[in-house]
Amino acid sequence: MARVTGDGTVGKALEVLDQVAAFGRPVRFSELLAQSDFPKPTLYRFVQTLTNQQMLAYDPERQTYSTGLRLVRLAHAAWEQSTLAPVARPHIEALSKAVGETVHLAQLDNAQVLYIDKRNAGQPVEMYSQAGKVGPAYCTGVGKVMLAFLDDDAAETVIEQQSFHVFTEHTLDSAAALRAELNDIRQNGYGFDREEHEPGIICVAMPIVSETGRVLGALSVTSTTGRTNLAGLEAFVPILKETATKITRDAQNWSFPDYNTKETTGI
Amino acid sequence: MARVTGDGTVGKALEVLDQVAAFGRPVRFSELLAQSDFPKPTLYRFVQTLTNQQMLAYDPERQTYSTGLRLVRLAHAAWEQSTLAPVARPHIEALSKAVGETVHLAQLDNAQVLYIDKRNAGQPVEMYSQAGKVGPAYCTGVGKVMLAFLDDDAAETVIEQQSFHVFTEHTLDSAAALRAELNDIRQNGYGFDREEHEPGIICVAMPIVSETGRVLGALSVTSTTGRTNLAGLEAFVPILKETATKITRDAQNWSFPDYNTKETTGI
DNA sequence: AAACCGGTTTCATTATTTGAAACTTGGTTT
DNA sequence: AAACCAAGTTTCAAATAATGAAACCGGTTT
Repeated sequence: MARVTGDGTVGKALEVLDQVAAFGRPVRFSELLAQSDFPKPTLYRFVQTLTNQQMLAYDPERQTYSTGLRLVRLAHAAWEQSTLAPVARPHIEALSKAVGETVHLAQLDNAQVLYIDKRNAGQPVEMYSQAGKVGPAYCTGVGKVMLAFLDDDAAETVIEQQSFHVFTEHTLDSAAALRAELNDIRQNGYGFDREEHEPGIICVAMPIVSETGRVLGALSVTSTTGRTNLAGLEAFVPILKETATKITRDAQNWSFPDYNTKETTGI
Repeated sequence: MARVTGDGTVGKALEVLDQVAAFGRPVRFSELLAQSDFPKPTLYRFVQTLTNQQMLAYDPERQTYSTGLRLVRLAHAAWEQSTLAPVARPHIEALSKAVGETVHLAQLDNAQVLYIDKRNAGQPVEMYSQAGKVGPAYCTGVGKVMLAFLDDDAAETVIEQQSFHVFTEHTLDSAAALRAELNDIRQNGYGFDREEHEPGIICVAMPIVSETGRVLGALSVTSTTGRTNLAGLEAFVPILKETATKITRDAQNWSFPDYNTKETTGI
């Protein structure tokens, strides 16, 4: 039942929006049409509507559409309102300054890692991430520590959705391997990325867990194999732990939507 | 004719989305209903749909809605795709490092300034702005320099939409005063914010203009009256100019939608 | 226990969306 | 310059989805 996208007209329009976003570059109408299930006039009207609404932007010169500025405005609201970022910001800043390395803050979004904030310190590691970017959960430090502290059935649901694409020779390539790793992480209280996503990139990650045990997010310190090693990163565990605790404390007052329980109005 | 929001069902749903975003905090259904034109079940279904679509997030515990994570994902695409930010990033970074003050990158979005990027350098000025945040055009450095280099009718259109709310004793409070200021700016090639938006906050701003004369955006160096003064900021003009030129150059290849011509698909 | 309140569902009516086909525009080929 | 083509746009009757008054539910208050 229930195609994921299926909420009437609005759902369809948003599907088109995603499609444009997925291109990652300005795109012509015909390109969209070519890979769309919608008939020409239908797609045409969606694109028109979205453009009117500034959810898309049209470049008349090149006759292309890209995602619109209204999204940037709206996302700012979302970022301030329903992410850990505003609460965590000062702590992340301090952490980044203290360790002199790149710090990431992430949350779980469906089965993916959504990077919520990032601080470049010292010489920046120019890499994939950036606020708003999504990444795989099974092969990133932040992803794994969040999975590790999810309750069992939620974790299982997420694990089943992982692609286990092999990025490097260290990438965990099966649910079994991942489950073993999650056990280790639960044991230690923190986890590593051992060049599992990008060669040469390693990190330590710490979950941010609420007092009731809910996983709020995770943070990590990232570096390169050229600059340090896992043992070196492990030295940051105490300050990471401390930072996570502070964030948890400050998040107490805040209310956050829970992205990882499917419904259940009541306990 | 044509209510601004009026593209059928999709337009109405997005109106609701804006409404939630405008609250700036998690909001109950009844709060939305109280200030909505939509009848109860209609609003209810919109909220449901948007929540299904992750454009809103529902907190079952507190029974509140906030803007959803899907927006953060989408906005990332928008930011990378249809703003100056990716092109400008390295230059802004360098500028910020060179001047040791906070740097802003902004674009015009309708009649408002949309902050696209920001670099805190040295001791950060903790202030309003942040990527995604919007601000008034008539009383910010970046806003004024962009208006100054718009073509006459486009500028006039934008000027008419300014509220001229008085924030400080230095705020320009009329279209006439603004037009005079814009003339000065056109003369000089750059502009200042003389504590017009926030007391104690001053900046120099430089427009980023394409080779064809189109206003792409603006950048600024911000400081406080405690640390420097307008003359001090003026010393940054050469490096600002240089940075703007580099951004223009790099933007050449790029294609950008034009947000300030009111294309109008039709009548 | 009756009235109340926020939230949710029903269902006949209404308005919107839908998409095959036709048309327009601008560029390319014969 | 006529014929052609592809991309984009408009038309309009049929199909569908949105609408909202009213009713319903589960909890709290009077």
